[in-house]
Amino acid sequence: MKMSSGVEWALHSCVTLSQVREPLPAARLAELHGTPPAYLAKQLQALSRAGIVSSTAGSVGGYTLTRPASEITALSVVQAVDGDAPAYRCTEIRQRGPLGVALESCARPCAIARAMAAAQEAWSGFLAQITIADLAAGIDADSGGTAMADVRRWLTTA
Amino acid sequence: MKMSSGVEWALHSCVTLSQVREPLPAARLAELHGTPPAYLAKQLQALSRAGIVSSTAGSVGGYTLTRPASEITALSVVQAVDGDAPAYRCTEIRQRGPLGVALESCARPCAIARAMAAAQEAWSGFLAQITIADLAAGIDADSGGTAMADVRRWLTTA
DNA sequence: GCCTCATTACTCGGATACCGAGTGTCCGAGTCGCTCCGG
DNA sequence: CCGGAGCGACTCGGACACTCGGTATCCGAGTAATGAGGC
Repeated sequence: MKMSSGVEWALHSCVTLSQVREPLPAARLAELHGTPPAYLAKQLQALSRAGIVSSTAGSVGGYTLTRPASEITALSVVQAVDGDAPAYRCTEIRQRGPLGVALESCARPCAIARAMAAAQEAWSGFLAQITIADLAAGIDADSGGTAMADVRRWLTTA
Repeated sequence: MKMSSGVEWALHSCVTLSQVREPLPAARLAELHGTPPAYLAKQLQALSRAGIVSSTAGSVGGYTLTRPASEITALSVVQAVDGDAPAYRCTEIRQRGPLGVALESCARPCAIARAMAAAQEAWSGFLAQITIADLAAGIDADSGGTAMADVRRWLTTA
């Protein structure tokens, strides 16, 4: 089970975007995070399609959060980049083989699929309670309260 | 985020193995589940390496559970087949770019990695409380109490 | 002085190569059961 | 009749191709700021 590496960049980018009000170009975000600009842009496009960020074209365009950071959950960002399909996909092997049960007898998912779905629910439920604002606060606290201020300064000056 | 499709076969195979005491060849399990025999064998080898099943060579050989089904968690099966690496891999992008923090300042994982790790913990903790015996009981209950008996009958006669 | 418009530079967005992991398969090494032979 | 050795068939295990999604990149379409020109 492997998550797309773009998820990490998307989360960090959302945290960064939460620190400024003006639009930020993808190239600027890539420079700050030291990531390939073109590929980071791909992730930002996914966030745009999901309605998490809005894009502005033109001279001083870029990406902006559509909502306050406290209203954007980590789950929505992960699902926007990595897809919302569950990790475990039941292929209904209970219907195959010599003892396969008939389709009409499969009113609800089999017990294994139910268990895996419940585990996924525990995972997504946890991420749904974490917001971008929480993550930003956590990063700031780790740095002693200087990280977010440094980011704001760098974004506005450089 | 996508899990290996072999996980489903491995879980079903463990449930099936829990119904008999004698060794079951991979080919028999593949026939019962309608899966490619060679590929299912690959998953069973992974279970063998993890110590979940024991393999017996020779004429009436096959695979057997090493422990009672009630002592085998779904998590261990999933990790045996799919690997125990966490889905989210922090590449420490906080150390990169113009505002990268020094390595010695990174005593503990960054807030984002901590959140993702905690979510994974919720997921694995859930699966750790589910055993193969629970799954077998669930499948049996769905069928009205006939499924496991049918499996035992088919395995011993055919 | 102010409005309008063409220019220009900058942005996003989708379409396009490349690569590694997962998927699927095969054949060889090893082992157990069976049979035959000798005592 | 019993024990042991040889044989055969069956099993697992790792090594070998193939495909698809993820990774990385580029260039074209579109847009907003900007400056010049005219009223």
